[in-house]
Amino acid sequence: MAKTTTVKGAVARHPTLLDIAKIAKVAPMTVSRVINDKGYVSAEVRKRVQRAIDKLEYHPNALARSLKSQRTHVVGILLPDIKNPFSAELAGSIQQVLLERGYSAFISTTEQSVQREQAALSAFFDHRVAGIVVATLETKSGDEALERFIRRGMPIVAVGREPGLAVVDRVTANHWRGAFDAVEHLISLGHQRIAYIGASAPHARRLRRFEGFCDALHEHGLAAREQWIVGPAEDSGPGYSTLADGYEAMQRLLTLSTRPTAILARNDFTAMGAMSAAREHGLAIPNDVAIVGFDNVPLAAFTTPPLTTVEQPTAEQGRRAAAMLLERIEGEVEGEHREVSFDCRLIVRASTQKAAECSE
Amino acid sequence: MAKTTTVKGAVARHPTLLDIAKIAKVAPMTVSRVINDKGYVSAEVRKRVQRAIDKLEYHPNALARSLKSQRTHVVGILLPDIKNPFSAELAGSIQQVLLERGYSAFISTTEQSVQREQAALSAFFDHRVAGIVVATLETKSGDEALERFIRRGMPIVAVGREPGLAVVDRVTANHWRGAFDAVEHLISLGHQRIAYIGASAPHARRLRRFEGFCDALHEHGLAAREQWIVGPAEDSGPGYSTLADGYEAMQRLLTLSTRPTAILARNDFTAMGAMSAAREHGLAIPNDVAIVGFDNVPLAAFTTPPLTTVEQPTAEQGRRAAAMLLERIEGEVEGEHREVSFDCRLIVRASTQKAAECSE
DNA sequence: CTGTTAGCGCATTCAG
DNA sequence: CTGAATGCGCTAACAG
Repeated sequence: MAKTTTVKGAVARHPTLLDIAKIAKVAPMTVSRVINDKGYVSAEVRKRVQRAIDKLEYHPNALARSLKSQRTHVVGILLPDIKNPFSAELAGSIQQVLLERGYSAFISTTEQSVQREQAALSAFFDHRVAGIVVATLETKSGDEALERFIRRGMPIVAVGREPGLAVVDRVTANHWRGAFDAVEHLISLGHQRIAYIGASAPHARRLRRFEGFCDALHEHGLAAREQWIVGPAEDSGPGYSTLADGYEAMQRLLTLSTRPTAILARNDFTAMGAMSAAREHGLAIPNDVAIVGFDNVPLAAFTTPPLTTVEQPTAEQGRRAAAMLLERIEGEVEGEHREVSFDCRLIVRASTQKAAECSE
Repeated sequence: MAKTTTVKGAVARHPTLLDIAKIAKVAPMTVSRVINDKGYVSAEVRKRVQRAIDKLEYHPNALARSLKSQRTHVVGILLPDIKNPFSAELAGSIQQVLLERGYSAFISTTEQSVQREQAALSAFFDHRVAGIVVATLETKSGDEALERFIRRGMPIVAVGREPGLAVVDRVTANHWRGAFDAVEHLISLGHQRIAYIGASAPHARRLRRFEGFCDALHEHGLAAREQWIVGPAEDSGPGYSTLADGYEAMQRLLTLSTRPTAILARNDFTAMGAMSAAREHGLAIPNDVAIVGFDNVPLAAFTTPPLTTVEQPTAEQGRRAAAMLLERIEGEVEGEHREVSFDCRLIVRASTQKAAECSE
């Protein structure tokens, strides 16, 4: 058990700069110069070093590098739920930009658990990520943690968040307007009894799209009946709403004596769940009940009938967020924190248009 | 610009063990003991140290720790495409297990690009991840990179991969059997002309589920017509097949003089795309054409008609893979590499059963 | 053009 | 029970 570094022959762990230096018979510093292509190194020596690097399949240790340089090339991405296709697309687009710029991503999801949120942020912190993209809903403890980061000067970009406490760059889409337009669309089709599904009132109030729903109704002299705002059970937390949630919500609506004639769903999956429930009850879409989704997931164009929905530019938000974060990290931008808001767009499909022929 | 560490008052960067030690008037080592709860520290001193830690919001630097200990608590996850719901669920389930055991995840996707694959694996390597879960399809360069890792003793678990070169633990589901059962189901319903959509022949051959399809046909004396195996354009790489792919594939099938009466789709999304195309052409499902998907994504139960599909236990595969990886990492298991195969299960829904009433 | 020195933040020796 | 020394792998700042 010699204490010396492994001699050739042994199945060494990771070779280090020093190993290379020895083989190439140069100083470690010179190897470093070759690797980083910094400073002058004679072609001769460079070649020798390169050969040693190739031979040992040497990869510089990013940990040591970061420890020395006091900066990492790792960005933390905090998402509510990776199974949510919105999150997935966001993550994908963020990563794409990061990768192009030589960064890697630490991805964590909170799954609606405060513990997980804390654990994730802690891990980001411990690993000294260069910056963070947060796309989760605000929570008290989460905001506190983020503020600690901010105090340490860590760049943060929030996606789809309210302008809360944290003084950070923000990227959003105008969900309020999107929902507003969707409701006006329904009203213009003659609907008066419009429901919102996907979030029960307490949680819904935190969603801009829900506000847009309420405001549009109000503007047209309609009321948002408590009965017609239905979401998952109160205690299930502020999660992404799913197919099953939409299905159940619709079922509940169908038991009411006064049923709504149109539905704005929190997202496309909720909408699809609702469509499924409606159909089971023998209702025709859009003739008996019109349904509007939110997000325009790829699938929305392929449902039966195709789903009217509010499109938000997900990938664009991700790309923009990543770009803004990198600007901060690399010090290209300083000072006042910026806000970027993208427009949503109503995409009208057959789930709301009263078709000429009696479909379904 | 004093060279000394920042005095109190300044908005310091990250405090270190030494900062804590100074404030608590102890040696750095003692602080380390408190943090790791290792060795004896008097309650008195412990309290003093803890106060300093809280005051400075000290978080140990994971980089320095790893450099010293020569091990990280980070696992690399390599996925084909995060937008693919199978990948997303896999990632989610893997992360869940990792988190419970105090590990974090470096997630990267290859997006069918060899460059991205290399970059991702390189990043894993550079950051000295403790282990890797790979769920991508085999590629030459990818396998080479993985072999380098293996030579360095890095634990790797492959999910859904062929028993290729790499000597690693493997977790799979029996796609062959799943597809086989699906085809037999169709045959038992009287179908003779069965198509496969979602991968063109060259790529399809790498998919076990495609083999199951062929073998089942063969076993029943049916032929796999070249015309009836249709996927995205040849040059689009071995990607996850999408809604649009399924839609186009179905359209192509519908132009044939002899149309298939049943379809096995590569996955549920391909199947949904196909359903959409069939419906546009005025075909009824399942009466004019029966469709079977693969994966049993949540949505499959909510399509019109609900989709018959082959379920694979995605989350279980992820959890198992994570558990196996951690066993290797923590040295609980050594030696021979293991294989775990989960069963797939055919879930029969209305997209194949000839319904009694004339639905649609 | 190349080598030497020193230290990033932490934890494993080994002494008190 | 606590402290001092040492080095993980790398690179900035200086020599030569």
